[in-house]
Amino acid sequence: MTADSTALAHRRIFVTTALPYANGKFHLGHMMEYIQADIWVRFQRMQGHEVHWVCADDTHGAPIMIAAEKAGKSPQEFVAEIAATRKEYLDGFHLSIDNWHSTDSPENVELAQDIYRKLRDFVRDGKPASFIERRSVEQFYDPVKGMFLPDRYIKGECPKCGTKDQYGDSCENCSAVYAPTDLKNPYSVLSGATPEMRSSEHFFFRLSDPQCVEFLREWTDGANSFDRHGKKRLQSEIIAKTKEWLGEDGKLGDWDISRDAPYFGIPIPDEPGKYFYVWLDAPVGYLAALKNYFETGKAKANGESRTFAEFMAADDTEQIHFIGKDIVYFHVLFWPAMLKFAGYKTPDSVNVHGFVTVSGEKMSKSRGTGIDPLKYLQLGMNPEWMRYYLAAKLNPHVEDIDFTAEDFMARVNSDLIGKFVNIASRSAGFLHKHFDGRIWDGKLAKYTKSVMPDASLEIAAFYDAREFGKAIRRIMEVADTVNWFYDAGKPWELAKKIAGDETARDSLQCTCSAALESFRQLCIMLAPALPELSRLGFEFLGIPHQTWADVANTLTAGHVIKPYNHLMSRVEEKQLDELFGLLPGETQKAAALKPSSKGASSRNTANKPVESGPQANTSEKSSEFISIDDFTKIDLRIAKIVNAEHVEGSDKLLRLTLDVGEADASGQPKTRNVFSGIKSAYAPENLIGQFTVVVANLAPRKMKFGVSEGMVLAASGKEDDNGTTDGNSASGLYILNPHAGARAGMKVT
RNA sequence: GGGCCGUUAGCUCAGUUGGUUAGAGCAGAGGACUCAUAAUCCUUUGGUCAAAGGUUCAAGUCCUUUACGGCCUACCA
Repeated sequence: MTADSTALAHRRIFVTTALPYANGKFHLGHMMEYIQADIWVRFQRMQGHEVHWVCADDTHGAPIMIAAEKAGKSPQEFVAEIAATRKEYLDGFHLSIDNWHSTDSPENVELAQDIYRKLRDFVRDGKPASFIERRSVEQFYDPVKGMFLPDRYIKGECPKCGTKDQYGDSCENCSAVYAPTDLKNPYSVLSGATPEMRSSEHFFFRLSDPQCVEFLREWTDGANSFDRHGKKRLQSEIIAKTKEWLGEDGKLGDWDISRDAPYFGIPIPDEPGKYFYVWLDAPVGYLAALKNYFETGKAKANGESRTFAEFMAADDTEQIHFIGKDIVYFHVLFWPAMLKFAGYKTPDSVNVHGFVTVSGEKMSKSRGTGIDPLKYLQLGMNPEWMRYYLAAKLNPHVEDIDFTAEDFMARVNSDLIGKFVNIASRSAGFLHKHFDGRIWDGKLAKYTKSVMPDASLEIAAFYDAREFGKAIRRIMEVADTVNWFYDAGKPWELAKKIAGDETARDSLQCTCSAALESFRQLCIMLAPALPELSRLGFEFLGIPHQTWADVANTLTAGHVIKPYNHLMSRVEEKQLDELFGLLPGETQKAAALKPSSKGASSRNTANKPVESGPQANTSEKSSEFISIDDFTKIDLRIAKIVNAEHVEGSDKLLRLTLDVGEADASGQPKTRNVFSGIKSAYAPENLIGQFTVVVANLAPRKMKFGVSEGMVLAASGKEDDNGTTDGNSASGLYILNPHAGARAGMKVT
C-alpha cells in the first residue's frame, strides 16, 4: 500500500537534518544522520517527488561567544571558519543537501522574532493570553565583563577548607557543598573580577499552559498524532518518552528562553539587552535555511516556483525532521508547541536515530575510539563504502549502530564487490569480445523477468519506511539470484563453441545481456544508498540517469555498452589500520581489557582450532573468573573513620571523613570525603574512630551533596523493592571492620 | 534506586497478530568452476533463541523474576 500510494501521489517534502553546533568539526555521528536522510531523500526524488533538504550551522550561544573571544575572533569570524570546513565533508560523502545556511542570518532573525511576537501577543477567545511570561531571576554578574555568568564560569575558594579554584557548587577537595554565593573570594573565570549577585528579568515560554500540554498530548499520541499518510508521526519509543514528560503528574516546566546581553544571539523584540536563548532560534534555523533557499533562487532552480510563504502555507507541504536521540525533548515538545501557537505549520514527522558506536563503545576522542570522517576521505577510502555499510545497518528505530572494522570490510567486499559489481565485471567481457558490446536483440525484458524476481515494490516500501537494512538485504538477495543464473548459463563454456554454433552464440549474448539488464535494475535500486556507484554503472551501460520507474524498462536491443572499467575497489585492511591508526596504543588497550572484543589478530588465532569442543568450553568457563590482574586493579585500603555526620537534606547518606594514610604535597595528612548510604543502619557517632575498608581508586563521583572520593565496603542482605522485609533476617547493612591492629592506609589484598 | 530499551549460530543481524523440524549474510569445512578485483556456484558444520519460573493444546514471540549491556534519571558508591 505504501509503495503504491507514494508512487501515485506527488509529494512535496521539506526535509531537515539537525543543525550542528558550530564549535567543532563533523564526526561520524553527523555523517550517519546525513547519510540516513540522504538515502531517504534520494529515494523520494527517484520516485518523482519534490524534496527540499536544508540544513545550517547552529551558531549562537555563550560557548561559541566565549570560544571566539579566546581565539581572538569575533563570533561571526569564528563561526565562518567552522562553516568553511563543512563542504568538504558534505561533498565528500555525496550528500545532496539543497541549501546549507546559518542561524546567524537575517532570515532567522526575522522568523524567530516573528514567532516570538505571535506567542507574546497570543489571543484566546478575544482576550490576551500570552504564552510569554516575565520572571525575575537571580544570577551572578561579572561587572568587568558586564555580563551574567552561568555557574560554570564562576570559581572561588571553598568556604569550608579554603581550597582555591573551586566551582560554585561543590569543593573537589573536601566535598563541601554550597551555593555559588558561599564561595570565598569568588571570581569570574572570564575576567577574574569579583562577581556580584544581580537580579534580571527573564522571559519564559509557558509550556505548562494547559492548552499547550493538551496540544502536545494530542500531537504526540492523541488524535493528532498521525501524519497525512496515516502513520504515526513519532516512533513508538519516542511516544513512550513523551508520555513520561507529559504524564498526568509530570509537570512540564516553563522554558527560560531569554539571555542577557552580551550574548551572541538574536535580540528579543522590544526588550533591549535581551536575547533569545540559542535553543529557541536553532530550530527556527530550519525555516530560515529554507527561506534563504527560496530567496536565493535555488528552490526555483530545483523546480519549485512558488514563494517561501506560499510553499509553507500549502496544505500538501510535508515537513520532516531527522534528529538524534539526544535532542528529542527540543523537537517533540518545544518545537511543535512554538510553531503551533505562533500559527505555523507543525512537523509531519520527527525521525529519531541512535548514535554510532565503534566496536561497541561510545565514540570518544579521549579514548581514541572515534572515526574521523575527514581522515577517512583523505585516506582515499570510498565514501560509498561507508554509505553502504551504514545503510545495511540502519533501521527506523532509535537504536545505536555499531561500526566494526572487520564487519565493514567483509560486508563491503563481499556484497558490493563480490556480488554486485561482479555481475557487470564478469559479463561485460564476453559482450565486447564477441558482440562489439551489443545487447541481445531478443525478448530481453521477458527473459530477465525469469532471471530476477521483481522485488522493486517491496524494496521501495522498505526505503520509504526507512528500513534501509531490509532494503539492502533484499537487493543482495536479488544479486545472488543473478549470479546464480549466470553460473547456470555457463557463458564461459558457450564462448568456446560459438564458432560454428549459432545457438550457443545466441545463448551467450542472451545470458550476458540479461545479467547486465539485471545489473541495471540493481543499480537503480541501490542508487539511493550508492549514488556514485550507480552513476558509474549507468555510465558503463551507456544509459542516462535512471529514476525508480525505469526499473520497468529494459536495455534496448542492439544497445552498445561501454568497455568495462573497475567500478569500485575493495576495502583493504591496511586502510582500516590507518584509519584507526591515530591512537593505536589506546585502542589496543581497550581491546585487551575486553575479553569479548575481537581484534583481527585474536580472531585468527581463535580460528585455528587445535581442539574444538572441549577446548572452547573450558576457555568459556574461565571467563567466569577474573584474573589476579583484574583484582589488583582494585585498590582496597584500610580507612579510619575520623568523622561521620548526617548530611542535611539526605535520607540515606552519611558523610564520612576517612583517613586512608594519605598526605598532601606539604606532608600534611589528607583525608577523604566519602558519602555512604548507611544512614539507616548506623548512627554517625558510633562510627567515629572505627576502621573499615574502602575502595581507594574508585573514580570520584559528584553527588548532590558533594564529591565522593571512594566507596566504603558493606555487606547487605536482600532487600525488597520497597526496602525492608518483615521477618527477613537476611536484610540489613553491615560495614566491614578489620581485626584490631590494622592501620589506616594498609593495602587490602 | 526509579524509568525505558536490548540480550537469537564465531561475527553482523532477520524473525510478521504465539502455530508444524528457528532463518540470512559473512566467517569455518568439503567440493565444483575459471567469465570476473581469490570473485562465483553447490554441499555442509555451528543456536536448550541470556537464565529460571509461569500462562497456553502450542512461546524466540505473552507474563513474572534474575543476570548482563546500553541510555535517561536520582539523595547507592
